[in-house]
Amino acid sequence: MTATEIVQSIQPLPEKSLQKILDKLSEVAYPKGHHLIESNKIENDIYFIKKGMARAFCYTSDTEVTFWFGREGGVVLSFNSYIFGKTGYETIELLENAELYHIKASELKALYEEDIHIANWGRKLSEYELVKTEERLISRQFKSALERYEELIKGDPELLNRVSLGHIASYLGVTQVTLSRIRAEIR
Amino acid sequence: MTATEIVQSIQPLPEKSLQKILDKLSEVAYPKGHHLIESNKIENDIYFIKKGMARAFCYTSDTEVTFWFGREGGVVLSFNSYIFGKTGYETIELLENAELYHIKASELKALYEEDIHIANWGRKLSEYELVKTEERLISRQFKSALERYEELIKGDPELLNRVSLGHIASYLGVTQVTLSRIRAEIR
DNA sequence: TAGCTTTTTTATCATTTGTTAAAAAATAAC
DNA sequence: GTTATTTTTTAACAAATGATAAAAAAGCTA
Repeated sequence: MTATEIVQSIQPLPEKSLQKILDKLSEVAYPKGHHLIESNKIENDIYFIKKGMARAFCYTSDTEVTFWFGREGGVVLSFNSYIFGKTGYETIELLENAELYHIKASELKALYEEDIHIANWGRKLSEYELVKTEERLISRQFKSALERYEELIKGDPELLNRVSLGHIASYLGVTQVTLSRIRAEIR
Repeated sequence: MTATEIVQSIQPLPEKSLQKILDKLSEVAYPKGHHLIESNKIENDIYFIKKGMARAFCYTSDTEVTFWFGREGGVVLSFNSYIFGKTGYETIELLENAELYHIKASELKALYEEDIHIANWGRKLSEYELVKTEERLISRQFKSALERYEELIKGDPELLNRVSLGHIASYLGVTQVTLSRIRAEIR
């Protein structure tokens, strides 16, 4: 995906406003396993995924818990850093070699203050993330692991080829063994 | 809480911009049990809670699942309606007789287009809701029901006096029987 | 392809949570 | 204050999930 496509997919912008954002974007590439965002740090980096797959996870006392997958067109940032300038709790790791567009949060925020179209674009950005986050919360709260598994795969059938079942099990909130049992039932 | 206090708590606004919002707000009151938001409807209403307690829940095949509690200063709306103009899945019910400030989503959106301060205020509104929603998701995903119970009560100790344990159990994602067992363990 | 590593499945047993029903406690109505 | 009604706790049993370990399958590398 091109930078323009990703930016416009959030909210179409007038040419001048679009250009202001594009001017601040730079293209970067990192290998599989690289951490775009580190937990317990204040992160000023925002990425848009041009190509590749990522996951966000938290460390708990004895394991990691995956709670987000990102793919082409997705936005990578720490909400706590972006919104409050605080340290975040998530680590965001690349699951494939990836190409990304990068912008500094501080630069984006400066644009919010000077351009109403970009301010509303930023509003849309967080609104969409909000709806997606709420959907995940509600799905988690009143659907069975089986239902959530089917929903997840339906939403992105490629996921099975790009992400290990261990990560998917963690995302669904069950052990890998339980996910195997679920998959065995479907067959 | 006054309307000004609630509006400014999201993001301080210049006098003129603040006044534009206040001009659109009206004060309303409804009794305990009233539904502010109805599921499967497109809702154009946004409320700020002046006084009272509310919960959001979804109907499942055989029961209701509570997934949000709101109190003084909280914002009441259907994200799906507000953001996409679609029908929402949640019903929002008053748990006490309540006083609220009301505004139409369409009026607020018109202000977003004409006033950059209000556009950024709207951005902050959804950003805060986003962080709160993500916190709930993460809390749900890697904390035990016991930990979440203690966290919830710590965050709002009054909750125990204002909300039935059945609703709290539903919010935590366990049955009321399990919540009773949890509470018995703490003692 | 053979051999090595990682991922996924299967099996067994222990633990947790759910279900149902009844008792106890707290609230509300008269 | 007494009686209903609702809410909360407790008990007993069933069902689902977790933990551990081993087997099978899939992916990598030379």
